[in-house]
Amino acid sequence: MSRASERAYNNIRSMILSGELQPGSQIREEALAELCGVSRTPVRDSLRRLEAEMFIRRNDSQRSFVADWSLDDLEDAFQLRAMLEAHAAKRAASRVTREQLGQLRFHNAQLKQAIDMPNPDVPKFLDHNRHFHAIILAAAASERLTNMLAQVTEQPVVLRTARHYDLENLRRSHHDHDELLIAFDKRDGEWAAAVMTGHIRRAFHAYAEAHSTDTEIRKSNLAA
Amino acid sequence: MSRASERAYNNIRSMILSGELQPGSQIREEALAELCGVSRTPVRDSLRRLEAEMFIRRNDSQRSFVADWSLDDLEDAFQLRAMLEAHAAKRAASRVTREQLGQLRFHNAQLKQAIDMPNPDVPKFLDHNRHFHAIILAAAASERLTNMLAQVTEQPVVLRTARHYDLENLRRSHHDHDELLIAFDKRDGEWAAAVMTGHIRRAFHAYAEAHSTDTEIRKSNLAA
DNA sequence: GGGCAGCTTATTGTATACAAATGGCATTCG
DNA sequence: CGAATGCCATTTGTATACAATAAGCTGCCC
Repeated sequence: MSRASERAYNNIRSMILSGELQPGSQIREEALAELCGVSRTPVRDSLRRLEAEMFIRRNDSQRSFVADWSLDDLEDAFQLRAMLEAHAAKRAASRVTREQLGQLRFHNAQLKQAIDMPNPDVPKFLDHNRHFHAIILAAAASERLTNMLAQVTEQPVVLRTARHYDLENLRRSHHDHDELLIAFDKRDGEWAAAVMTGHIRRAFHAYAEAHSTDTEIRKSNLAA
Repeated sequence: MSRASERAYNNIRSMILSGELQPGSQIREEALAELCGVSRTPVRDSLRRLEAEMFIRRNDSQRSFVADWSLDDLEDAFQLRAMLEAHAAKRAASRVTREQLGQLRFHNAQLKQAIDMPNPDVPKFLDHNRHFHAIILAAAASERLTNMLAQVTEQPVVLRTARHYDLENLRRSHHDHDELLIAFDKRDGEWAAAVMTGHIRRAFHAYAEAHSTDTEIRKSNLAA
């Protein structure tokens, strides 16, 4: 995507993720255009994309609003994500290359290192975690699957609540990865899928908890 | 979506589905704009949507081409579709209302009627079939799931090859639907999912066969 | 006082003009 | 003869002006 359009997309998206644009609030194309320093044209492109990704909803008369996620929506998204990631793991088990296995091991080691210290480096953990999952997706070798997963990852609660992961959770995540690696090594797609399912379900419950506190915060902000 | 934009989308989409726009051929925004009788703006919107739905691909320099599906692509799409439809069936089993069950029975009866006659009415069959699946999707009650399924149904071979369904296949489809109805009646999500998986897999093999002959035809056309 | 009609304003949709980028071709130089 | 380079044509990206539509408000009528 070209410069202006990409800038608009990234700007708007991160404003939603960060909560700068409040869930439920209306957004006008021209206002966003000014915020992003571009014209309405690329903004409209971005809004269409974000609508497809369900970050934005439109009412019957085409006005746009920042999506407001209920806990049910979140569970719905995670249910789909669990299914799709498990599918990816299964496919990856029979396709992953030695090189990819090496990369997976590398990122898993780094990610362990990030939390195995007095001062855990959560952003570093998340970064290597992201790479880990991306490699599995690449190994799964399905463009459609990749596109679909992109639609259900990175829910709006993500950025605000990354720090809500407790250490115990992160350690368990790393453990899951270890087990995935063994399953891949044995080319056992069923096992890989099962581990992945649990992995994502755990993530869901962490997010769900964060989402509740998040919603509480928003409510009290409104009250204030 | 508004008039011009919607017209452009439907026009372009059906031109792809019908093969009027040949797979692999480049498409230019202005040419489509003229064909649809609108300006480039709504055409661009449509192209973005169709790209997301993978009817259109873009090369590195943003030029658009009609997607050319390999058999592998088709199988990939059907694998995802089977998974998602099975998931929908599972969810539907525990949520379907009595009214929806009634509608499902109605469409299934109509669909049977369409092929239980000397001159089978395939379009009628397909129409009720579509309704049948739509109701299940509605019963599943997941907007995301609905969106995702829309992305993997109606592959470009569909319209050209609908007639390739043989009667035996259609009868088996109807039988699957019967079984789904029983599973729903018993609220057995696992059963419903299993039946649905088989149902879609069978469809895949029918399409795959059609796709091969389709590809052959295209090749001989090129040669001629 | 409540609700509806019509106007006014806000917001999105579409067309068009222009800018930027890409690809192809021809010419030239090694 | 082949490869590289610069120019021209084609195509897409962006901005802006204008059209269409929906929302909100005012004032009137009941």
